[in-house]
Amino acid sequence: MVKNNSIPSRWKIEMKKIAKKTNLQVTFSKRRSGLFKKASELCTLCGVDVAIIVFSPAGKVFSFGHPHVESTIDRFLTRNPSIHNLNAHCNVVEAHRDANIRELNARLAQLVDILEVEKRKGQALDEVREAGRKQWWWQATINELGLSELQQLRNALEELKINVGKQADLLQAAVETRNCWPFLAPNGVETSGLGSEGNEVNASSGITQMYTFDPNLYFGF
Amino acid sequence: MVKNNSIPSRWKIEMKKIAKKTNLQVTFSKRRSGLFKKASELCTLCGVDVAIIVFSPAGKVFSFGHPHVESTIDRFLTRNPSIHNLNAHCNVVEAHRDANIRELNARLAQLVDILEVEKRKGQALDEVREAGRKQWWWQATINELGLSELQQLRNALEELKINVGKQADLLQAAVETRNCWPFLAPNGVETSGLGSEGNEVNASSGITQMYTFDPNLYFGF
DNA sequence: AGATCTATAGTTAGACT
DNA sequence: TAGTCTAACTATAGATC
Repeated sequence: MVKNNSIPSRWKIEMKKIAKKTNLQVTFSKRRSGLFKKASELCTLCGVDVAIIVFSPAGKVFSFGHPHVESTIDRFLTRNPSIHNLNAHCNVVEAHRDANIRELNARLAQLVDILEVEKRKGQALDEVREAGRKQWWWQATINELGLSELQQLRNALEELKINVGKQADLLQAAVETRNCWPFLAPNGVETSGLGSEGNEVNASSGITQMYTFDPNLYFGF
Repeated sequence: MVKNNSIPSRWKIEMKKIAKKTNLQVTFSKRRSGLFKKASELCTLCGVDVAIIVFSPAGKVFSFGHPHVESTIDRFLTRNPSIHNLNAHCNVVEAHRDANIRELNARLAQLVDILEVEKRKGQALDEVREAGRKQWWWQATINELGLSELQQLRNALEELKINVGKQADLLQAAVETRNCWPFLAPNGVETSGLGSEGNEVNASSGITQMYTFDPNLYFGF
């Protein structure tokens, strides 16, 4: 891909008030959320109380607080960390609620993190599924592969063929052994078919899914 | 340069409270100044008013404000006039807190929903990956399979063996064709190696991942 | 108005000083 | 306690949809 080298610092912006209204609005929104995220991380990592108040260019107020904005401001204004009047007036119930908020905030942060991981997994899986759906899609990509990649792919499939043969033989042996005592598990406990007969399985389609893999996933192309 | 791959993310830290006191103190100090810097940039770029209050782990207070902490807090409190009245104070705080809780709960519910979907995708992928990691795990499960399942598995693998052989032959043909014009793609455009030489690929391990699949995924056991 | 993408700029954990 | 360094991670401007 060719970059426009005539503009070396396209992404660097001057540290002065943004002139263009729309850009300012977008930047404000992005940076405000970035600021709140940083604050939330500071709370989580260091277990401290934080309050942030931001007025938008339009005068709208945004705030962030842990455990909440008011109590932190109050603590700041009274300069009395240990006895702040909030707890003096509102008692056990309030404490419970504070705990709830802390818990919710923590859970939320945790969830966001997990979600990120899961989403990445999900994307990869989507690729696998896509590969399975378009059965022969990857075949079409062969023409786009370089020689060395093709050779690697061929070698890999050859090896797969051999190994799969071994596995099939092993299974053959297992099946034959089992044939003598069809309903007796190795541990000697009698077992039934467990309703597996009703479970229709199309083996071919299952297998098809297996080898119509996406080369990108398995060969790092 | 050789990196220590056994520690893939030396610089990544878990998003939870830092256990080691000294590390926590250093991180708090660094991140606090980072937070204030971000806030100052937001003020400069967008010309907005901001106030930040942070209590250190030791209870010491740090603050940032533009134009001043007090004035911004005052502007915030003025929007909630009754906050200076102690009796009303709790009500306002409670109202805010209730709103916060509602918002958090809503966000949480939403996240849980999304997470469920993503997790389902992720789990399936995990199983595939797990199957790849524990190379022969599924072999151990053979002993626990019923006769009919074993037969289905055997048939499936036999079919796979045949089909893979066909694929390998197809690839052989493709490679041979390419051998005549190693650097000429079918569309007639000349192509280079595109740096694929530097891309070390262990084909066997990739393939191993393919056929050490989890029977549960492909045969519905 | 908001989401996504890409490439660059900026932040930071841990090791040292 | 605070500054420096480096490699890695994160934020984000601008474009696009």
